[in-house]
Amino acid sequence: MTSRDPGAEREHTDTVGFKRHDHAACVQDGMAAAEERCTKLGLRFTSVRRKTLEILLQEHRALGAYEVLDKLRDAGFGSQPPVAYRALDFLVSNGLAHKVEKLNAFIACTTPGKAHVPAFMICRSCDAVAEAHSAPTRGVLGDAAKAAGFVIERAVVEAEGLCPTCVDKTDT
Amino acid sequence: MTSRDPGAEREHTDTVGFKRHDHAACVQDGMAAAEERCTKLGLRFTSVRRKTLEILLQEHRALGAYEVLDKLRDAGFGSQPPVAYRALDFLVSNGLAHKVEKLNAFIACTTPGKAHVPAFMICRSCDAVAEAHSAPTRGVLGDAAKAAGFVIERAVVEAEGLCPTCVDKTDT
DNA sequence: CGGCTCCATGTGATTTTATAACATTACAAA
DNA sequence: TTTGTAATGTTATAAAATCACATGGAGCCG
Repeated sequence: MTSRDPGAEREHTDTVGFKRHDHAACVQDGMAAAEERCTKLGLRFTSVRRKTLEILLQEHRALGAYEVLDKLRDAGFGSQPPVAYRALDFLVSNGLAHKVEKLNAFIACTTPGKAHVPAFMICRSCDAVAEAHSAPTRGVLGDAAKAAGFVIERAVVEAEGLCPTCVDKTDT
Repeated sequence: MTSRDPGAEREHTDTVGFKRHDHAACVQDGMAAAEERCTKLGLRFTSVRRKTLEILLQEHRALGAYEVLDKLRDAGFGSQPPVAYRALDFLVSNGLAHKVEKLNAFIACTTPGKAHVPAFMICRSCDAVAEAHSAPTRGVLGDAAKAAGFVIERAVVEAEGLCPTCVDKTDT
């Protein structure tokens, strides 16, 4: 558990709604979950990988690979693209982060450990991204796939629009 | 109506299942629908745009912008990237084509005219892409968005897997 | 310990995808 | 015909991603 400091709260939002929350705890919990998962699976959670996840966890928005790379360089790691891409690939492959295709950018997974099909809600105004879960094998797409005889292995579900905060700003 | 020549059939597949079909008719019908739509909306369906759509309609798979550009150049149009990107933007903006984010590539719309959220089924083995329709405001994602207060404006739904033809090849 | 192997990291160069900026041309309305 | 706007063309550059190859470090085997 983390000591919750109200003064440290950010305006960031989380899947569990685009709500205010204790972001420091959010980062720490994310790192802890990742540690645990890597240990369990026998994965090497090296320092670049660790730092990369930490960078992603810092914000609830998707970061481009080069944005991540900049921060990695600042932290003393290599400065060439593969450094970032490899770490990101590791995180994505092992369910610790996702790629948001629409943005060509990456974001930490909010529920590592559980197999899931992430569904993102991307705010076009403030760039906040929240992760929900989808079930592409059900619903309209699932039916279409079944009818066509298509076997779904992976899926990308991304919605673009306005988060609650930005809707309010606009409506008013 | 087009004269249907059985001998001209290809192994291409269509949304309406990944099925064999009269592809020549498929292209012609697509062009005709586009003409009609542009006339109705007062859009300028110029020759680059026309040719670009024709190129996309040729295949039921997504083509990269540079692939399209090559074909445009061969057809006597400009050879610089903006030529292709602008024509593609026009088609996408006006519902005549879609961008497949997962592939950074473009594909002709199979149901222009109807407002819809396309849902793609991408075969990882033969690259065929079929378009179905989704309803992101319903189902799990819709519920999550509603609960979070997120307003969905656009959505990307893309499933990757194996088309019926490739499933058969594999199973056997 | 020494050596081996495997994977991770670092770096330079390159490829692929996409846009910026600006000149020129075609079109359509006044 | 003039005039404004939209479309096209070209050069240049930016942004995203990968290739190829050298180096380094952790774990294992003897």
